[in-house]
Amino acid sequence: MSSDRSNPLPPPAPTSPPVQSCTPTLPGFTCGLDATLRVIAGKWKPLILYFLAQGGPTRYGELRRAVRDVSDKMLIQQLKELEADGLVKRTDYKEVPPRVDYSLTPLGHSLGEALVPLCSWGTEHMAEVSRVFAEREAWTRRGRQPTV
Amino acid sequence: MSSDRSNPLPPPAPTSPPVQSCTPTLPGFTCGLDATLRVIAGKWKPLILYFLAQGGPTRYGELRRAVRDVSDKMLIQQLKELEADGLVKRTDYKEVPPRVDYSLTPLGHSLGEALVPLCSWGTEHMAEVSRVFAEREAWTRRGRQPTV
DNA sequence: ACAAGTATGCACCTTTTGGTAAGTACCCAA
DNA sequence: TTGGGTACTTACCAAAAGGTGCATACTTGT
Repeated sequence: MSSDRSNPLPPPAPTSPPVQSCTPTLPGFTCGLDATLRVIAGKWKPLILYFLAQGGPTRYGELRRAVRDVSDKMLIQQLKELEADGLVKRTDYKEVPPRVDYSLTPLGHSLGEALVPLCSWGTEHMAEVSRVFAEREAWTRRGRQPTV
Repeated sequence: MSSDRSNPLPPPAPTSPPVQSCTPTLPGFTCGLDATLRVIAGKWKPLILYFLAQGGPTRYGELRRAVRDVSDKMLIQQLKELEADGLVKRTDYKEVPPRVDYSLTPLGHSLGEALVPLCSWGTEHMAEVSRVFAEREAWTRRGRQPTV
C-alpha cells in the first residue's frame, strides 16, 4: 500500500534472447511474417501445403481423406486460392471419371519447407499443447458465468 | 479393363521431393503441424510471438503500436490466450499509471524460433506475395455484386 | 436399374472472428 | 478543468469463415 514508486527499473529479461531481424515492410506488410501469414491464412492451407510437400502430387480424393475433417467445399476453396496464389498446380487429366491432382509449385514447395519447424515444434510439444487444450475446453464449456 | 483397372499409375512426380516425416497424432491432432496451428490460430498471435521473440519483454502499449492495426480488444484477448497457453508471461508492476509487460516463456520462445523460417520466406518472396495480393484484391473488388 | 465414386458448384445458414465505441480508475501536464 | 496517457473491460454488431446438403455428368460394379 505504500507509495514508493520511483522507477523500480525492471530487470532486463534474462530470458528471451533476440532471435533475428525482420526486414520491415515493402508494400503493406508489417514484415515478412505478415506477408506469409496472409498467404497461408485459412484453416487448412498450411496442412495442405505441408501434406503436399511430403507426398508429392496427390489426387483430390486422397487429399480429402488425408486432411481430416475438411469438407469438399473448404478443400476446393482453399486449393483454388493456393492455386491462384501460385503455390499449387492443378492438373486435370480430363478423364471421364474425373481425375485431378495437385502438386506444389517451387514457390509452394519452399513454403512447405518453411513449415517444417512448426510441425516439429508441434510434435515436440504435443503433450503440453494437448494439456493446454483440454483446459481450454473445460474452461469454455463450464464458464458461462460472469467473470469470476 | 476389368482386370487391371486398379492403378493407372500416374507419373511419380519428378517435382516435390518429400520433406520430412510427421509423427502422426497423439490426442486429436493430425500431426505436429496441426497441433501448432491450433496454438497460433488467431489473426495476431504469430505476429505477437514473433515480435516478442525479437525484442524481449515489452510493455503493452509498445506492443500495441508495434502490431499495426490491432485493436485493444484483440491484442488483449490474444495475449490472454497466449498466456493461458503458457506461451507468454504477463508481469503487472501494480503501479499507479498501469504498467504491465509481456515476455515469452521458454515454450513461447521456442515457438517464436519456429516462426523464423516463415518470416524469412515472406521476406524473400514478398514481391510475389504482394503481386498475388494485388490481383486478389482486384478480383474481389470487381466481382462484387451490390450485396449491400 | 441403382448405388457408389469422381471432382466440383452452389445456395443456405450458423458459428466464429474481429472491429467500434464507450467506460473504468488513476495520474500528470497545460 | 480539460485533455492525454496507461492498461484494460464490456456490449453490441458486421463480416468472414466454414459447414450441410443437394446437383452435375459420367462410369463402373452389383
